[in-house]
Amino acid sequence: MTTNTSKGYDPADYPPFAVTVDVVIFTMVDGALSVLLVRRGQEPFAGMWAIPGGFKLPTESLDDAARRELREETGVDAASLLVQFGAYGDPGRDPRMNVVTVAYLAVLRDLEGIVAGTDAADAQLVPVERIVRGKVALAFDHRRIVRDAVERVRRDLESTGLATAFVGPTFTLSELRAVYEAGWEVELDGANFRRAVTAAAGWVVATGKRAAPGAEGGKPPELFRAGRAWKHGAPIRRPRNTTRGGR
Amino acid sequence: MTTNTSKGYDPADYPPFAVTVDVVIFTMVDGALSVLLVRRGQEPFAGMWAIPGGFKLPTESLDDAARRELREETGVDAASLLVQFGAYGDPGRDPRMNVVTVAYLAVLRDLEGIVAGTDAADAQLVPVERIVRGKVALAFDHRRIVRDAVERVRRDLESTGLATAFVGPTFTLSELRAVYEAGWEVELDGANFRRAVTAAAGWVVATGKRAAPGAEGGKPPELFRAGRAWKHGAPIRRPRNTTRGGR
DNA sequence: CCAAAAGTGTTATGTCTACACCCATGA
DNA sequence: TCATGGGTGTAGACATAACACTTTTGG
Repeated sequence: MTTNTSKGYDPADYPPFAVTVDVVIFTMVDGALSVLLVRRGQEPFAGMWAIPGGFKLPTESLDDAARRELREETGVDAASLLVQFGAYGDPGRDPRMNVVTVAYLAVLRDLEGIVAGTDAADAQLVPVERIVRGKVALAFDHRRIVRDAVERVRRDLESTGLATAFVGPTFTLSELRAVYEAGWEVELDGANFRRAVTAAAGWVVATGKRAAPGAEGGKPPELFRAGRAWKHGAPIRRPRNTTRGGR
Repeated sequence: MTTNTSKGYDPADYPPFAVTVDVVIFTMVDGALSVLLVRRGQEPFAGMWAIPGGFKLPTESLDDAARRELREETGVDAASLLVQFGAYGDPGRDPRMNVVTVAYLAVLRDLEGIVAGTDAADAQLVPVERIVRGKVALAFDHRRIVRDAVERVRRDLESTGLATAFVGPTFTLSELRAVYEAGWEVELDGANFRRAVTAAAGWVVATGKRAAPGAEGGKPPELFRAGRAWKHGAPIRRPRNTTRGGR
């Protein structure tokens, strides 16, 4: 067994890397789980679509760097939304130099407005399904990173309160249910969903108000807000034995 | 919204980092979840205990680097055992230079023999509880890394077949149950455990053989081996409402 | 009035838990 | 034979899923 950790400290002893932070920003667009892509302005992969990212500075932590990227790209400053889910450092992933990137995901709402205020050629929201199936070519190994991020979102829907980040500060249970249905590609019974979510103490809190019904009528739904128990367990379990794409 | 990713490519544009890979190696010692520590031979933190790690080479992937570290420290060459669980890059985490480390965990058995063949001053197996509680001082931010690794192991016990990596190629259900009990700090009913584990198709396979009873008698227990369904779900669920340290 | 969506009630089915009880061994 | 751990059976508590039914709206 080697007993020292072979960390030499002459700068000539270790190979230098650039360290970047990439952020996969999720939002829901027309009931589809979608990701923010930006067009690259520089080589390599200039003109291609990519997830936002940038170099980590020596004076900031990885979390800070991710937060800075998120703020620069969307104007949203919220460290609590960021989840680190992987590091990527395959040789050649950047054709010009050694780059290790640390990947984060964030879930935002109302992104459509922010993107609409930009030149459509520079930023877009794309359904994850199009990225996963390769309909949109991404720079670097970003397709793989997005795939891993989607997997992480699916799992976090089941084990944390991530779903409430997709909806507004107040929301109907139908809206919340739609998040799970889109993320997991299943259909959930509205009655059972309501019971499961409201039974979990501290998950959602009724505001006493009601939203307006949709254009086709219906009973005005109750409005809820997220409770304090934001990441302390699962509000509902992911169904198994489900055929992808609904039943 | 910023629309380019600001990845300049003049080498002067980006700050250089060293990238290392650290591996938290778990094993079970006398029913206690334990971690392999090695004594550092070099500055900084020379003489202190640390988890094994080393520099990533530009020609290898992060996974390969972790695999190499594991092999160098233990002689075990098994990529499938390695799980990447975090990246750490706080400024000043290495007092001499900018280092970002990518952390892996691995679960091994029979480590006691390997450690015993080493100078006891150079390597030891320490119960995680002693590290988490700060009874053993570790170099760098390795205490935090170990804490995160323990959390990950606890969750992976519930969602993957990680537990079988702690036991031998064949094992009794009592041995397997002890892994969960140590990892989760709970007591599990033997009868219900057997049903849950054997009911999950493909999880464990009876070999038809039996182990010898312990020194105090008892029925000779059946020997099982791990099934093919190694990471496709949970064999048993972690109990809630449990007082830490038994009931 | 009808369609649509929200929300409540009910029941069958499945899973989990606790614990009684039998089995095979060492001392 | 007794103590010890392995292994099976089983009844009640609890959770889940399916779906009938009521409520409240827009057209």
